[in-house]
Amino acid sequence: MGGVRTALYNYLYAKQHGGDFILRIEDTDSQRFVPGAEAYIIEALNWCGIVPDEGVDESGKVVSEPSAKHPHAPYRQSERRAIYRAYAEELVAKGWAYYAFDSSEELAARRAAAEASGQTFIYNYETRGALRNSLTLPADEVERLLAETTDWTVRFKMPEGRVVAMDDLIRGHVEVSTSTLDDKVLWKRADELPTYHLANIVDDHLMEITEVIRGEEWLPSLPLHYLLYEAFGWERPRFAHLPLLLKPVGNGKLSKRDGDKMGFPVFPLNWLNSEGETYRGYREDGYFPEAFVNLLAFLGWNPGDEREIMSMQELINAFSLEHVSKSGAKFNPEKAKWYNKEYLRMKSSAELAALYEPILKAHGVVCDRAYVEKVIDVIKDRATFVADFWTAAPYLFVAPTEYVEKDLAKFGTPEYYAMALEAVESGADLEEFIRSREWPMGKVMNCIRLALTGSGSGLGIHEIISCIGQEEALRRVRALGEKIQQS
RNA sequence: GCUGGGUUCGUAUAACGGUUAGUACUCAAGAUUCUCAAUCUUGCAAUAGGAGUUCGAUUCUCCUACCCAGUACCA
Repeated sequence: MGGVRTALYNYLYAKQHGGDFILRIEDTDSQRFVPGAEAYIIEALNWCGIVPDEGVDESGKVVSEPSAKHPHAPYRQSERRAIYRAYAEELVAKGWAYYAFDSSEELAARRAAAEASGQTFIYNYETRGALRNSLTLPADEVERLLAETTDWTVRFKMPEGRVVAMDDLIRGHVEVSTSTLDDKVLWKRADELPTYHLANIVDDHLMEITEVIRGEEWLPSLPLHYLLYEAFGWERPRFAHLPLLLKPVGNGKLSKRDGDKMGFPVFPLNWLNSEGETYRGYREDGYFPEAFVNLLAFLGWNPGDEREIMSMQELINAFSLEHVSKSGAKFNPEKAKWYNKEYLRMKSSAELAALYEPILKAHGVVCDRAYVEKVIDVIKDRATFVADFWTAAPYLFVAPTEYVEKDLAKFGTPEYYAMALEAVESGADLEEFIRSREWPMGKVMNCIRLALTGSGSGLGIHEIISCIGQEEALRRVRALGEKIQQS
């Protein structure tokens, strides 16, 4: 959800300003490669109607070869390996970075040692002079290690005592002292891949990105990114850091497991992870993509007026970073359902019938489209999802086979039954008929409802009979009679 | 711990120095009805605390509290 919302805001911003929305796959962590994730992202965006202008071709594949429509290809960072090394070397040559030969084990040991004495180990201006890198080792030794070993990295040489003044489109002016920052790894010899920081800056520059709208978790690394643009001498894009999506109850950000615990999806589409666990998706849960997009847009943003139901086009027109809130938004599953209900109501019966038919088929019901539409007209207002059409009133398609015991005891008495039968047999207006006889309206009507639906609550009698017909209604009433006689 | 960010009804938010602090979801009550929903009406409910600036602070400044993020050869 969080990822889709970020993509949505980027998309809305781009479209509003006549820009292009580019999809780039940031897969520089070979350890964390997840099969199927890329196709999933594209399918999910596509379902939401967030279609990239660049990066993905008509068949839904990430583009690898540059073309007129996709001039910045390849769009997968793992296919851009060759690009990054030169930029990393450029930074070393300019004195903004250096080679580091400390092994992960060595660094882990230092962190552990520092932690044991209640301190935190930071690779920075204070410690790099005592570590194994091109700043401390003799030149010939550096040359040798560079040539003969493969586990070295290029680290950013974070300056000491500088204040980086930044502007965020959502948070305003932010200042950070570089002395609190560390020497981040930019490039790894082991897999010849950059880390996020280098790859992101290089690609944003190469792909002519003008606005970076991303999650708040990136705010702490914004100074590094500013410095990286400065080091390269590139014009930097504008930045906006979005508030996080929080758990509906308790503290903390929304996590994958919260959905299962609290009964709502956190994924746009069903997701099956490598451990074989399935996470529910909004699509499979029956949400309309328009509703999903709408509710996502309002998680941390509002149009400044009192509109709440907005189409993608309306969102594009109204979106503004100034109206994005600074604080995290607790997700409210109830409101999410409300959105879907609103969208369901706006849809035509024909449209809904097409969506309902597969469900009917699964229940073994075969009937014509006109009847399905008629039924939908009657039950539309009591549904949140298309699937509710069935659970709300299966009796519009199949006769009840059993009766709710409590209601049977209350309304299924021989006395009320006799009245119900007479009323329905008359074929006259039921209310008028019952009133003219001065019979108890509620009891007799509920007895009829019991016969028709199997329970004492549900749709109006008129509505039910207008669907199933007088003949079927009479048949069901007589079936109830048999049931009463048996017991 | 350190660094940064945040804090208006239960939730999402409006009010960008002057309002009886608005709206939506949820919840409650009433109306309606053959029941249940739906619908309509009404109601409950908030500026974290403390200093300051100001004629006047939800809004600006500072302090405290709490929440969140970052602190990886992850993104």
